Amino acid sequence: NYGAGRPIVVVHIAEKPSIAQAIAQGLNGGGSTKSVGRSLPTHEFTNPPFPKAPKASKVTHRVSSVAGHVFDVDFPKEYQSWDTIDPADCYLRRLFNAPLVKKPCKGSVVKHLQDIAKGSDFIVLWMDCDREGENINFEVLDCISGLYSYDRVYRAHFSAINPSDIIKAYNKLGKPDRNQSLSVDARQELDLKVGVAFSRFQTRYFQGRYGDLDSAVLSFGPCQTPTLGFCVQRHLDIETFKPEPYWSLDLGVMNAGSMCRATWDSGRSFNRNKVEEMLSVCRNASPAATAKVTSLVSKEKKQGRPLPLNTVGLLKACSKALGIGPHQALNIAERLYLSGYLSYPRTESTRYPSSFDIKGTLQSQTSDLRWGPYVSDLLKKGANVGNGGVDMGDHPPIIPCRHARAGELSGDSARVYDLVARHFIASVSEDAVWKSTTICLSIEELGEKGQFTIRGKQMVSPGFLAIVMYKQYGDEQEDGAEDDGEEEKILPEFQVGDQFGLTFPGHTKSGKVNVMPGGKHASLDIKERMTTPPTYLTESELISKMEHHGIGTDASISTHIENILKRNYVELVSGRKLKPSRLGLVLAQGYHLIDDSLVLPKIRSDIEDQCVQIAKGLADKDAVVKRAIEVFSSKFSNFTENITKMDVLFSSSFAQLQDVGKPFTRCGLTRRYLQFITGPPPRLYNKTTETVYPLPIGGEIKQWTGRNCPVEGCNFELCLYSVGAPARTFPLCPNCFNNPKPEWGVVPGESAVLEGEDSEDEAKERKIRTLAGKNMIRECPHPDNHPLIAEMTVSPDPESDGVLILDPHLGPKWRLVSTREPTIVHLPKSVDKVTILDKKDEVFKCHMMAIEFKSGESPIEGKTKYTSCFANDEILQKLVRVHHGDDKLKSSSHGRGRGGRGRGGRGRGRGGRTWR
DNA sequence: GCAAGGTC
Repeated sequence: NYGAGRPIVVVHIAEKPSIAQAIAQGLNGGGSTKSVGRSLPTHEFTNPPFPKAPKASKVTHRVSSVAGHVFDVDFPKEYQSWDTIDPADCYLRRLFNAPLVKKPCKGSVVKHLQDIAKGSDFIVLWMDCDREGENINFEVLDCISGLYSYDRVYRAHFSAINPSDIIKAYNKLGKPDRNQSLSVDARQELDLKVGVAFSRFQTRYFQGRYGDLDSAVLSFGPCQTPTLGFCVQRHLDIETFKPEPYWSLDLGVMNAGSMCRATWDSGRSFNRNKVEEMLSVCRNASPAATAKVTSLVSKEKKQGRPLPLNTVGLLKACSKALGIGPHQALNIAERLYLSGYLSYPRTESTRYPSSFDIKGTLQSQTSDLRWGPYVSDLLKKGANVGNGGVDMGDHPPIIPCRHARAGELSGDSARVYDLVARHFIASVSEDAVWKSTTICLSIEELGEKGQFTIRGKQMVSPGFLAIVMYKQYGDEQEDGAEDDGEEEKILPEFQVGDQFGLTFPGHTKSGKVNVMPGGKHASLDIKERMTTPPTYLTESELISKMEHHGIGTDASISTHIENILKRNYVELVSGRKLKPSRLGLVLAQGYHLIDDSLVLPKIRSDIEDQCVQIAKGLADKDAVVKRAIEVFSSKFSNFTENITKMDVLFSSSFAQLQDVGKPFTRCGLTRRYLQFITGPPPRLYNKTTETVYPLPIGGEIKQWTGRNCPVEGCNFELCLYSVGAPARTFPLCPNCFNNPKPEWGVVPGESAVLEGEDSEDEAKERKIRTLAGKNMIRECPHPDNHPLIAEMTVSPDPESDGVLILDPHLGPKWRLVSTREPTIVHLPKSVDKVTILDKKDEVFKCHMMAIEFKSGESPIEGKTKYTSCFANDEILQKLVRVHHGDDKLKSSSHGRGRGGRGRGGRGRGRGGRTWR
């Protein structure tokens, strides 16, 4: 009865824009919808109410979406340090009991949701029907809580996005499922805590010991590590493989002038004597031995058309048939989807839904020069849908949505489109039909060991094989068995009872050829071969293994493979095979020595099993997480306590830190030279104190002999750091870069209690203690205490009594420098360009600058540009000098030169700056 | 700089 007398407004939120569009069309009966300008596409329309809302005169629908998850989970600030990995310190162990914070993945989505939900009566959530989707439902509700009571929130369950299914789902709304959502929270927490604790520990531990690890981070994760494990296991299978000789009987049958190879039904024997004995039995037989045809079977066999393509199928086919890796393949498919050529590329389904319009989809391909005629012909005969495959209810299989003419797409995009289009056509084509012939021969003298077979096949009707160009069908043959292939093999005429006189090695020369009537004869010989080791895993095999063990999802499998490549754990070798590197081997072997379970796929399936229990409502989330955390936390302790076992492996594969570096710059404490380790990651090492000083990643570090850090009590010799293009150079103190991390006072809400601290007061005290040691504590001068300027690292500026700052990460492009007081402005990473304006701020009477952000990365809603000002012209001077070089100073109309040290316009009499 | 999972 709600809304009687006035239109009611229903807001629909989907998981992604494409679904929102489909929902709008479905609900509006195909009528046009108005797209409203918002950060994510929003469709609006008003139509008569559905039967379930009889008293409302009209219903206005507003359909929009998020783009995947709205929030990311992470540790709070005080748990972000990489500096303390000493197990005795317990810093990393505390991670397991740390609180987690959720922060928006993309800032604008939260506001978008609030905007769109404002003033509406009901909300309907249309996320994908899986656990992640259910979790996103609650993320959306978190954004708009306060606007709705729970009884006005509904969840649509749909298994296809065609209009009829959408109407059906809308007329049968349910409620969001809290348990499924909680199961995702649990997974997120476990993945994060386990991954981060292990990654930080092993990264720091081994980088503090070895100089040539060749990876900036030694990451660990419940998906990537088992993925590496598969590659390493195969390597071990290869290494431990002992080739063995084996023997088999080889029968070559000469019939009607053509030679047919018959395979020995017994396969092979590892006993040479036995096989030789068989041969001599035949050789010495009297009357002479023959091979006799005992049966001849000829029948038509179908080779089934391929199943519709899901993500995993696409990735495997791209790797095998096109030589395009999974990561790139998914990227290309994603782009083709966004430009409308392909349907949604992340799906598990291998069966077209019953509502799927095969004819229409085929129709759109009839004009194609390459396969148009075939498709027209197929339409006349009628398309075929298979009975196989599974409709997982997520998204339909991947199909071409829009025809791309030959030449319309280029490069790998064209090749991927071609593959998908042909595969789709093949999947609704007729099966291929072969006439297969099996001829059994027998050599009586050998009894049951005397059976041989000749196989032939001849194509009767090519069916789908006329349209697929690639040998992409049939799964991997893991034992290296020969592929049956798609080639024809036509046999001469045989009859049951045909006899072939046997000849043996040497017989031909001695004239003892035993030819039967019709010239029928056969040669019997022994073949010696060696067993061959398996090969490295191909991408395609690895994907199959991951899928089989539940490692990753359709959308993430490619990322995990990319991860282990990126970290230099494996390398891609010819044939798209993945070969473990020294680093990958040592890591995986090390896990095996300390705790097998860290590298086995079970680590993932255990987490998964726990989550399923939560999702089904059979287990309490908090209890499950608590228990799992205890398990992993103790595994972590065990790992850190036994790390020397792994270290033994590292020490035989990698060079000790002191052996790789070159003397570079002097330590302020010992006056000895620090060794420069090129890395990655680059760092300095003091052999005497065994201290590692990490350097910024990216850019270039140079010597700057003879200049010491002016910070009191530091005295480290400075280096020069160049970064960016065109390169800008900064002085860098290796010590200050790593030690002081000035902060803008205590950020509100940041007094989380660590393990072992009884109260918030204690936590606050710790915080203050920590801050007191830093050399630059002051409040952020901006009234909003802008959070973007919170984190930075300083280095003294040797040319003034001020400092300059350097981000410990790749670094923001732009940093401002104080000349006198420790006033620092740190611009966010997303800054693209800074322009000094000839305009003064009204309040602070200082120059303003325009800051432009990289597209979509502005922290200010909807803006790419905004201005900031300085209370002190000196700061501006320094900015110009550092970033543009001194020559630019002259062109700066408001420049006062280096000597100008007058106070700026601020009442407080200190340098400062603000955000506008 | 660290996980895995969504996705524009």
